[in-house]
Amino acid sequence: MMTTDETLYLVDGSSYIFRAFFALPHLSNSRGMPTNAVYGFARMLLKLLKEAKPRLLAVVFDSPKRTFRHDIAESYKANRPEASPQLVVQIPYIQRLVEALGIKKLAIDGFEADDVIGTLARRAVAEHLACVIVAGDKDFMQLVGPGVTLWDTMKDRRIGPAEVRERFGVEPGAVVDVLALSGDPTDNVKGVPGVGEKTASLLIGRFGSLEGLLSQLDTLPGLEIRGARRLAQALDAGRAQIELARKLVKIETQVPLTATIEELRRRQLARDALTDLLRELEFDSLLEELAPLEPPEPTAPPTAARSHAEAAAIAAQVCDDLATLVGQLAKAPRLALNLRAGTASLELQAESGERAFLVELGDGERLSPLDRLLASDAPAKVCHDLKRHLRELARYRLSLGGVEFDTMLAGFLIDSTLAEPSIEKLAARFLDAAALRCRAPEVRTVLALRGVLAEQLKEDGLAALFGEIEMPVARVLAGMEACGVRVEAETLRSLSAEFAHQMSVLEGECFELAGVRFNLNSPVQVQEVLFERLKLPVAKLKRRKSGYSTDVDTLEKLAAAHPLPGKLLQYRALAKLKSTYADSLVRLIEPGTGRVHTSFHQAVTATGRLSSSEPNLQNIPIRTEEGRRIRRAFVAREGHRLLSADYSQIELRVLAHLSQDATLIEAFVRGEDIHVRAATEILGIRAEQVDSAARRLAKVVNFGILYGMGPQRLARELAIGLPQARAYIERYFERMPGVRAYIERTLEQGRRQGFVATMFGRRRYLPELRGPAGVLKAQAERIAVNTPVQGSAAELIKLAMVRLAAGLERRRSRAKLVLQVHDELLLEVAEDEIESIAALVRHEMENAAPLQVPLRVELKWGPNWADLRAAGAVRAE
DNA sequence: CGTCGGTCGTAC
DNA sequence: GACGTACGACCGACGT
Repeated sequence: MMTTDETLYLVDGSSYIFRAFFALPHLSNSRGMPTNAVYGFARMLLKLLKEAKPRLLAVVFDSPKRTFRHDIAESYKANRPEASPQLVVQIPYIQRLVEALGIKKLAIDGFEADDVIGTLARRAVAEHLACVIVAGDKDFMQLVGPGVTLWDTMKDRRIGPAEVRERFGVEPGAVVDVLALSGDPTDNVKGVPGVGEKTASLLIGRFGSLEGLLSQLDTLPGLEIRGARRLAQALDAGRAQIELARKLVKIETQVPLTATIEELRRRQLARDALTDLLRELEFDSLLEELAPLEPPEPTAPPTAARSHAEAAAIAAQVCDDLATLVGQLAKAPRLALNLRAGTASLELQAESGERAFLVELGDGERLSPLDRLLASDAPAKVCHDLKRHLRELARYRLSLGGVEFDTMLAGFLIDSTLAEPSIEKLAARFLDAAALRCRAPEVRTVLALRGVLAEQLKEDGLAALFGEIEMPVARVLAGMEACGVRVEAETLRSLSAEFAHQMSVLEGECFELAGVRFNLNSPVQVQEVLFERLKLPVAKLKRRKSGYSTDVDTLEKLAAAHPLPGKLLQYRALAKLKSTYADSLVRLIEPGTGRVHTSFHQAVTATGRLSSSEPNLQNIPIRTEEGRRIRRAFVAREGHRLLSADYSQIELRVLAHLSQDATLIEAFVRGEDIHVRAATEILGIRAEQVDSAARRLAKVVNFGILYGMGPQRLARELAIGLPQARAYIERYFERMPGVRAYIERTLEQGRRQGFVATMFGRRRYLPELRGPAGVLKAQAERIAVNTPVQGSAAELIKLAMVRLAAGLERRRSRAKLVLQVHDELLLEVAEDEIESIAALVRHEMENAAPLQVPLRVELKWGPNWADLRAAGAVRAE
């Protein structure tokens, strides 16, 4: 009798043969027979047998004969080259292998493997079995549904309805429609020209199905889709083609099959046949691995989840008696924990304890003893990536207190070339081979790493930076990510539509001017049009590997010669706003809450700045009016305001502090406008004589110093002569000799020690400083000067964030930190709190650390991130 | 058919 | 030869 927890595994044999053949390098036995495809296939089966221990299993092959699809369309798969003889000779061996392993193989005349698999999958569901299709082809996504999932063993990716929705933006049932529209070039199935997977997903997602789309084509031009009118035309013209494509891509689920599912039960190994076969192939290593793999006993009970956990081969003991476990662990002085990514299970290991334990998270009630253990300050906790732990545990309503050590943050502080280092990476670098017991649970490694890394932090003088800044800031960031920021989807959608319209107008104008249609987004095609077709002057233009550049600078120069470059610039600006900001951002808005939750990364940048991704909220436009319209979509929730606090000139203040330059310090202490002051020094004029051009010049020089700008660049930036630029830089250093001395000191130190350091001791190793003069060394020197400045500024704002978060908690304020943009903090504050919170923010930011110069903060607030009014006189605290 | 380098552009 | 730190969209070449 069949039970409901049985799972039928169906392997797409034919495609695995091809994938193995192409993926693996040439391999042959001593008689010269190629064996790479057999080897790859065997590896796949081995993985399957070991990890899933399937009892019901079939390997399905394509029919060698014509299939019904060839009858529908002669062109079907007509693009496929004749199979290589190198591959063909291997096929019989693969079949023998499958046989010898006691696995049923199937091939049905007139049908492809897909159809047989589809039919069996449907049948399995009807018989209350689960079904896993072992394949990598996206076509199978149409079969996903209750009880049916995909498993791509080569990428070790499992695909359920959620993954299908993510990939195609439609329900699995509608995947066929998407494929019919976009076509499938590998099978020579033509879709609608100009419609790729993206457009097809978008259309089907919008209209629900092909029928829906084709019956409402007239409504298409009204939607915010680029080239909607042309698209509607193409779809209308392609109706017959779409119908045909649909028949070709749809997997048949009614193949006449005589085999029953029970016949797919795995049989005993044919030992002798297997041994002979592997000897002939000379796969000795496989012989050892495959031989013990008898089919599992029919009574073996493992559920899918449990067998998967076991497959992870971890020596942690799965623990159900939480109360006892917690009682035991609570006595330990130190406790390491490690959330296994994506499995909702937590490894725990007491420092004193022998073994690790594994707790399956999930149901809330049961976890309460664990919650107390995790929340309490004792025992001290160790983990790898505190922010991730805080956020994931919060999803199970678990809090985490008393965390003294994050191995990821420590590893990164010790060596910033290890961006977001994995446990494995750190172990390889910091633990000796004896301590590296393979297959030990990661939590053990984390515990071992703590000791070594803590020692190294102390030795490098990084303990305070780690304990007082990096550890606490991780917790602040977790709170910010969880809170998110509200973004109005409607605003972005209407902006997107408006940009699309303007772009299509510009596109038409560009085609007109060029006399040819081309892809405005393609630098290569733009290049052809500008320099070959229109023969615009190329003298003194930037060159790229692929020819002449088409970047902003170049197009601006060319704008004098022809109207096209100007139009292109306008188009580019809109395309950037639409794709990167409007369209991408809107997809990341949480549907229920209207909020966007970025990820902040604390262990990525070489200087110690934060970074932000998915989406990056640290590069939202601000400079142009069109850009500010994007920013306007970032709003405060009902009854609240966004409060923005900007450090004024923080990097130049840090430079003043580090360099101790008397002039810079004096200017900041007196509260002068630093660019005006620089202008008076460089140009030798009085402050009253500094006009806007003079100030702008000085501003460029000021920033240039921070980045190690050379005279060439300055000359280009300011459109002045090279000697003039040299003179300005020379004058700057003459008037601010402390800066020059500081730069020289820093380089000398860098050469001597092999690294430069920030105010709080963060190191950046720059071996190139000792190398031969050249491009690399020059670049290292610029980095050496910039890093202490940029990095120290990053430390100051992190410190302010930690203090501010503590201050908000102390006051029991509802105000939330929502974003950090390097020198700006953005908070969401209830209207009635705004003045008092503004004062707190100012206090914590301006007093982050005592420097030789005052730190100043500009406060603004408003309903959105674009329309902010300067606060009146908000006094600190 | 995905991956990845190249190019471009946004922020501080 | 290029001004520091990031992230990400798009294109097109590459070997799948």
